[in-house]
Amino acid sequence: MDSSSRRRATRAKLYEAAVTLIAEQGFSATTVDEIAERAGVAKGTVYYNFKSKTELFEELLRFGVGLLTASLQEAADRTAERGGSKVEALDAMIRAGLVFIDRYPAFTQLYVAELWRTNRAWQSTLLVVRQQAVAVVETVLREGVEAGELSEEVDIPLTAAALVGMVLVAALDWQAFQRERSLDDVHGALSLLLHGRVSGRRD
Amino acid sequence: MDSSSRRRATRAKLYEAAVTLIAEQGFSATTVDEIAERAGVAKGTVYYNFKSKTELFEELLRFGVGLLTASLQEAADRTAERGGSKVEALDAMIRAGLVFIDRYPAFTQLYVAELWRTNRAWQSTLLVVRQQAVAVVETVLREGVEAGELSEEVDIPLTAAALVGMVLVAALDWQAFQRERSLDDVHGALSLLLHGRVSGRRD
DNA sequence: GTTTTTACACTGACTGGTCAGTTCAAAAGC
DNA sequence: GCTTTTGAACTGACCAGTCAGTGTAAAAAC
Repeated sequence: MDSSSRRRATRAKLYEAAVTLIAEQGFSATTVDEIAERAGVAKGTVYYNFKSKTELFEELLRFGVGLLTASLQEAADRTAERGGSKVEALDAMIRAGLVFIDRYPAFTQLYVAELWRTNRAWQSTLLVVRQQAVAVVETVLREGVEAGELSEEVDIPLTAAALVGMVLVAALDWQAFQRERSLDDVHGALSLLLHGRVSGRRD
Repeated sequence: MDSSSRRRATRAKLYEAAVTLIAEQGFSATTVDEIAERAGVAKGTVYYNFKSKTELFEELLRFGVGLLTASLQEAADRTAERGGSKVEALDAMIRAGLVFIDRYPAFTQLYVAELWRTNRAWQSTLLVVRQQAVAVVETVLREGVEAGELSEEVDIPLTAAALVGMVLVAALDWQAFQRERSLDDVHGALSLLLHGRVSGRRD
């Protein structure tokens, strides 16, 4: 019990150190010595806890996307419980995405930087992990179409990808180049797009 | 005359080789030997033509974003000439973006992977280059709002970022995970979002 | 019109440094 | 007393950048 929680704490410190460094510099440019130093542990400890640098990274990916998926799912569920519409659920998920990125910007950076690479060791891990996240959005879209709340023209897989991308990129851009804006500003801009109130003059 | 065109050809071969390899593996994981080998030149030639690996990469970035910006601008201009609306111009730019990504998927991968990193040598190059591309979109949005064609609620910098992100991510996702779809499918899905015909039931 | 020079593009073996991963005896934690 | 961590030394592969030298085409010299 106790020794395992000690391990968990060490691993958490290593995740924390690795995520920041890899987000800034990329996987290959980040050395194991750096990770160990920032985590405040000995290099040997890294290899006692993980088979390799690559394995550490893969587990970090799984860990992070787990958090994101849970947070998106929770936003959707809370909306459903309240009896909210599917568009409201999507809106709530956009906000949950923004909150996540605001809290873990480094993880998001790293995820985006690696996702579309081909021929890398952790490619298959990423595929699984991406599918998990996108599936949550696709489900809500599908329910919306079935309920007649969304247009039947909606192409579910492509729209899900576009929505996720919109949030990801808008949020990263906000963090990197438009720091002065508030989360509400960003949410507002995305909400307007989602509700189709950018073009035309209605309501 | 002759020798300078020889140089240009060599540099083009190096860009071509570098863009693919760096898109697949990332900057640090790609070796200069690999780039030289794939370009079919000796390693020394790389250093004859570029000061360093980093400089080769920065010039590649400038070169690629130049192409993209020109292509977006041209789409906007052609729509204006035809007397099309600003929303039509945005739609045409979405398509131009998709065509670009379809033709140069590796460049897009690499751009997205590097854009939001901090503390890298080419950070300032990226900033300039990003600003060029986003500015084209912002201009059209601004004109649309001024013409009363777009809602005044539209937050121009954030919406521009969101639109660019939407196209970038949807296109990369298409290339990486939904290869069977056509460019028209992707354009259709994004167009629906732009025109706000996802939610609600109108026209 | 043949030889020599010049300028430029390119070559590839080599160097000096870096880094993932190993090893292990000793200490710390529980 | 078992598990976990430490720390420092070590290995061997790998890699950015260098440099003395080669190829060549066109200009200069004769």
